[in-house]
Amino acid sequence: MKNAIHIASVTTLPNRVQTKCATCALNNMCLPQGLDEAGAGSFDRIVVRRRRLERGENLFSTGDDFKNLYAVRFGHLKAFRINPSGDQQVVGFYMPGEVLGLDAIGTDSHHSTAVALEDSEICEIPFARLDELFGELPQMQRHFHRLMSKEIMREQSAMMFLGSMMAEQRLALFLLNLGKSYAARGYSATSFQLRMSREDIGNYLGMTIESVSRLILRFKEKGWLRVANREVELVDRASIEAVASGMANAEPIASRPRQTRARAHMAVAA
Amino acid sequence: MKNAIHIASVTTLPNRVQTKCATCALNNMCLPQGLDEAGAGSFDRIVVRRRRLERGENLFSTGDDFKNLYAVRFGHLKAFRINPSGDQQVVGFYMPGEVLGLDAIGTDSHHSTAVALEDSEICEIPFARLDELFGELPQMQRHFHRLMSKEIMREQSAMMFLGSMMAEQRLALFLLNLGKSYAARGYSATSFQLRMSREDIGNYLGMTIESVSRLILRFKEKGWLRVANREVELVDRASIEAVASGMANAEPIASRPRQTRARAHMAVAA
DNA sequence: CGGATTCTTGAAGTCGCTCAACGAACGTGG
DNA sequence: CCACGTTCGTTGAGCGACTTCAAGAATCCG
Repeated sequence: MKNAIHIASVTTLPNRVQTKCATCALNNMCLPQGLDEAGAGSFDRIVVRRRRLERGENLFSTGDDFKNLYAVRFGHLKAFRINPSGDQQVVGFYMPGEVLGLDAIGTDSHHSTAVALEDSEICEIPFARLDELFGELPQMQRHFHRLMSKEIMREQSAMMFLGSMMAEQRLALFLLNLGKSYAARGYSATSFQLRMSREDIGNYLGMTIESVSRLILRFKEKGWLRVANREVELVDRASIEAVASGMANAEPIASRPRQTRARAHMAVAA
Repeated sequence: MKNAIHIASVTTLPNRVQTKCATCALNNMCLPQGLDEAGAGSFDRIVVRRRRLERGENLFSTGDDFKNLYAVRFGHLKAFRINPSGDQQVVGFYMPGEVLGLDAIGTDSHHSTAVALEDSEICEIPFARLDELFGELPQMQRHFHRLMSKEIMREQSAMMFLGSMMAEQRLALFLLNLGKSYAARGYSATSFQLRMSREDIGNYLGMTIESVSRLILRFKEKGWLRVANREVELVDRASIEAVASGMANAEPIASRPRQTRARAHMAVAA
């Protein structure tokens, strides 16, 4: 039994569209990417409102009717599903400029729950209206397809590390990917704050919170990173990358430091 | 080191468009789903050719330029990625009526490799043309969005079992899902042939081939299914479903039959 | 029929989990 | 500001679920 599902009413602020997409710092990675001025105007008109979420508040829940897509304006969210045993499985973290809800288009209802990891603000995009807009703005449509496609790729990558990588590799990859995402947003790729709990990280990576803790400790002891609570600094990216790519033989979590086994069991393909 | 990547030139038959989508048995689950006659005609014109693949032949490979989507006409394919260590990770199996290549739209190049599990035939759909068609056929566009969305859901489900389910549950779920897919195509949900090797199953499910073998043996011993090579019959679906949903406490693979532990560690959420 | 691949079965080993206890950070209110 | 409970994170010991390693048995296929 992991976290109980946090159910909270959504705080809806007055529809203060005080900022337009055209002037949003994220417009080059968000949905209206690549639109001309007229297009951006059309798009602005359908984004009816921006919503503020408190930490722990749900943006949407499993079973909700699908009406909107949501773009993160600031803050961080996670999406999770409940597996048949009732356990939670985190299926993704979302940061500013990213779009949530794409998985609900297929069935007109949400199959995952999205919750704010910190106080956040999101832009609500009525999908029916967006759909109409595609006819007018083929470039936006194309971008939308790319967006969905990338979401598929992202999930495939997750399958990859869940299915065929050691815990150490998974964590290394996770940290590097986080860094890349921040870099793409103009922040440091090596120094950032984890917005999610160890529990969420572990859940996402298919391991326990204890394993996360121990792995972080080991990375720290090796001098690869510095950590203070949720503040992380990747000091030795090369080594972390080596582990992530399996170049360095990954070590198990409960390493008995005395005997250095020559591990060869997951041989590298030709 | 898993399977080496099978590189083979693609056998291109003369463009015999001997069958139109309108008369295809799969048209209600494939891309042109829900099109009227005129729409189906337009669509038919852009599906330039049908291609035959021999077992083991690649439809596309990692790194290939993205030009087409592919719909399975008959046969079965698998898609896999190579993880940073060089190992293969199967990210999906595809049966008639399903569409491959959606993950390549985002970057204009394929990040996975698709290979035929048996002699198969696929319909090649030039994406640029399809894109143009969306303007004319908004219903098709909508269906396409649903298709991509479902692919995201499918991957999320995979993450779920890879990340938070026991081996026994994963296999049970896999078999049930296969059955459902066949049922949706008018075949038996309980009696079918596995088109993929144990190795592929294990890889997809994040376990070894030996574990797959042992689990199948156990299901057989419990009388839940009958197996002869790749021929499977789900005899006791209720029990398999109970295991898949975690209702029955899943048993470990190397079960010591003498001591029946009362497992309570993965408690069911409220 | 051979030879190669695929699958099964057994025994031993290990990666990461469970269980448990402690410590640190964070709010909240006094 | 400091007690206070609560959530979150760390650390240790033991063990369990699955893997690895190693043969052997079927099955496929030319």
